[in-house]
Amino acid sequence: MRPTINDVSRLAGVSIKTVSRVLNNEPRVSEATRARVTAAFATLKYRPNMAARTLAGHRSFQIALACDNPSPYYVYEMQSGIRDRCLLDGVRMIAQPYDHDSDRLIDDIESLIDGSGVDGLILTPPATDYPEILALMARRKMRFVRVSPGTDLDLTASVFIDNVGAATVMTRHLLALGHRRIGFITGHASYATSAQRLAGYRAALDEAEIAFDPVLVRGGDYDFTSGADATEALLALRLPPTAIFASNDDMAAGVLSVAHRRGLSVPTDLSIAGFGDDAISRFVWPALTTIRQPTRTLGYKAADLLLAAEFAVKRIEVPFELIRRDSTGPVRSAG
Amino acid sequence: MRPTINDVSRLAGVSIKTVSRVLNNEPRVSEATRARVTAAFATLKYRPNMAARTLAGHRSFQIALACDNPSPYYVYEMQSGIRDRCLLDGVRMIAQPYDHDSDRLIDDIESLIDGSGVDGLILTPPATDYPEILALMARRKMRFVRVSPGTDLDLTASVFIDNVGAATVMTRHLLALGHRRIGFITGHASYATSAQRLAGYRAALDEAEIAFDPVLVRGGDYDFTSGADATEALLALRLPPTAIFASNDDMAAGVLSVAHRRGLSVPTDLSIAGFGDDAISRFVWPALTTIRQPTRTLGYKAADLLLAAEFAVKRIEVPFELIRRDSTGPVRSAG
DNA sequence: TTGTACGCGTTATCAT
DNA sequence: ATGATAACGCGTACAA
Repeated sequence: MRPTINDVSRLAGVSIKTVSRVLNNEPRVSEATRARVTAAFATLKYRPNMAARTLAGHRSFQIALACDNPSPYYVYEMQSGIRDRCLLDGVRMIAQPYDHDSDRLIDDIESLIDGSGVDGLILTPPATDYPEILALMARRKMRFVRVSPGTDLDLTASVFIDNVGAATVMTRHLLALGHRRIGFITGHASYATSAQRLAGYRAALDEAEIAFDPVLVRGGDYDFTSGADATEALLALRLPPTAIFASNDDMAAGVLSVAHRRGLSVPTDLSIAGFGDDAISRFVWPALTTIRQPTRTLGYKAADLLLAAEFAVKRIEVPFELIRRDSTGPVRSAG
Repeated sequence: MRPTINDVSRLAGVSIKTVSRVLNNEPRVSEATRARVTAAFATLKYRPNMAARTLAGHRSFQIALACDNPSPYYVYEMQSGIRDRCLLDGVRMIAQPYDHDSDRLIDDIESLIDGSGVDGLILTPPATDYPEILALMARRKMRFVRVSPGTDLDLTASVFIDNVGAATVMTRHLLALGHRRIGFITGHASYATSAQRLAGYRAALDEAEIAFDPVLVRGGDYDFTSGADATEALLALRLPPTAIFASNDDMAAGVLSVAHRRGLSVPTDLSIAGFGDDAISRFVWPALTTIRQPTRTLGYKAADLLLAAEFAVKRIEVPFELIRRDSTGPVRSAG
C-alpha cells in the first residue's frame, strides 16, 4: 500500500498534524522535527493523496485552461507556457477546450469548477468577454486570469499584448517599404483582438495621411480558408493591393497559398504580413513578415498571476516583436 | 453551499445509500425511487464532489494522455479525439506532456499516477516502447492503451495504423507516376514508426525491382528543420531525386520550404510526399500528397478501449488514406 | 429493494 | 511548538 501521513508520523515520531504542517510548509515547526519528517517522507517515498487533500482542504492543486481553438499552435503554446509555470508549484493543469458558440458554454465551465474543483481558471478569447462568464466567476468567487481580454480591462487580472500598437507597427513597416495599397483581412468578429488589430491598421494609415479604402478590408475568421477566400477577392480588384496584412498567421498562410496558386512570387509580387506566434509563419514560409505574439509567455504569465500567493487584479503587458523577413517593397503590381 | 448527497436524500425521502446507487447506475433500485432521486438531483442542481468520490471509491474519473510533442497538430488532434470519447462517460482528460529523453520520465509518470490517481493512461511513442514504462504499468496494475506501439504488440491494448503498408502505398504511388529516384527522409530513431515507414518504402522498391540506393535515404527527426536539411543534402546530389517522401508532414513542410527557396515548382520539378494527419499539409500547401493518419480517430479509439467496462487486451487497427494531390510525374529533373 | 455505520487520508479547530 | 479529534462527502460491508 501507499504510505499515508499516519505512516510518516509513526516513523518520525510525531503527530499527524505536525506532518501535515511540514507538508504544507507552515511556519511553526522546529527545524529539528521538520528535518525528521522530511527524512521520513523520503524513506517512505511518501506522496500525498490528492483526493484527501482536496476533500479536507478545499483546494485541488489544479488549475484549468478554458480555451477555444483558433489554431492548434496557439493552444499548444498556451498549454506549454502554463504547464511550465505550474510545474514550479507542483500544480496540475487541466485543459478544457470549449466551443465558443455552444449554448452550453456556461454550464460546461460551471461543471468544470464543480467537477474538478479547480483552484483557478485561465480564459482565452472570446470567452474572456462574455458577461455571463464574468458573472459566473464572480458568483462562484473564482480566481481567474484573462488572456487578451477586450472589455472591462481593469476589472480582472489579465495578460495581453498591445494589439493596436502591434498592428500599427506592422502597417508602418509596410508603408515604409513603399506600399500604398495594403489589403487587410480581419479576424473573427467575436474576438476583441480583431477590432484592435483593424484599429492599428487604420491608425498607421491616418498617420501617413493615406485615405482608408474600405474595399481593401475583408472579413475573415482566423482560419486558413477565410484567409484564402479574402485573398481571392482582394486580388480580383481592379486595383489590387501590393501587400496583404492578415490578422493572424493561419489566414496569412491562406494568403500565401493563393499567391502560390496564382504563380505570384513573395514578396516581389505581393508582400504578405501575418500576426501570431511566428511558429506557423516560420513553419510555412520563412519569408513571411509577422508580428510575433509570445503565446507561451502569455500562458506562463497568466499562470504566474493565478498562482501568486496574494492574488491581485493586475494587468500584465507582454512585449510583441516585429519579425521582418522582407526587404523589398512593391516591385510590380499583382493581379 | 453546494448540495451533498445528504441534501438529496432528505429531499427525495430516501437514504444516502440509495442516492449513491442512483448516482452510480446500480441495478437494484425501483423505478419509482430512481425517478424521485433523479428529480431531486435536478432541483438541487446536485453535482457530486469528485474528491470525495475518489477518496471513498478509489477511482478518479480521470484519464491521462502522456504525450511527447512531435508536432502541435498531432498533440492537438490526439487530445481532441480522446476528449470526445471522454465526454460520453463524464470522464475528464488530463494532458501530461513529457520529454522523451528526460531521465525523470519514469518518475513523472509515476507521480502522475499517484498525484491525480488517474484511472487509465494513454501512451504515445516513443514512451510506448520503453521497457521501464511497461514494467511500471504492470507494477502499478495500471490500465493503459498504447498508440502506435513498436514492440510487444500483443502484450497490451493498442491502437495503430499499418505504417509499413501506408509507406508502401505511397511509394507505389510515386513509382506509378514514373519516379525512379525517390528520396526518403526517415523519422527520429527512437520512434518505432520511423523504421516501419522506411520498411514500407523499401518493400515497394523491391516489388518494383528497383535497387535500393542508400544515398537517397537521409535521417531526420520528425521536425521541420531536419526535413529542410535533409532536402538540401538530397538536392545537392549529382543525381538528385525527382520525388522526396518525408516520414511526416512537418518534415515534408521543410522539404517544401527548401523547394520554394530554390525556385522549384511543385510537383513539376519535385514531387513531395508527406505522412501525417493531413492537417499540416492541407494547411501548408494544398498540392502536397500525403498519407492521412486519422490521429483524432486514434485518440478516440484509444480512449474507447480504456473506458470500456471490461478492459480487454485488444489491438485496433485504424485505416489510413492516401490523399493524392499530384497528377504529374517527373517532368524535368530537379537540382 | 433499502438503510446503518464505518472508513478513505487529509486539513482545521482547539487545546496544551 | 505540538497533539487529539472532529470534520470533509461519498462508497461499501453488512444488516434488514
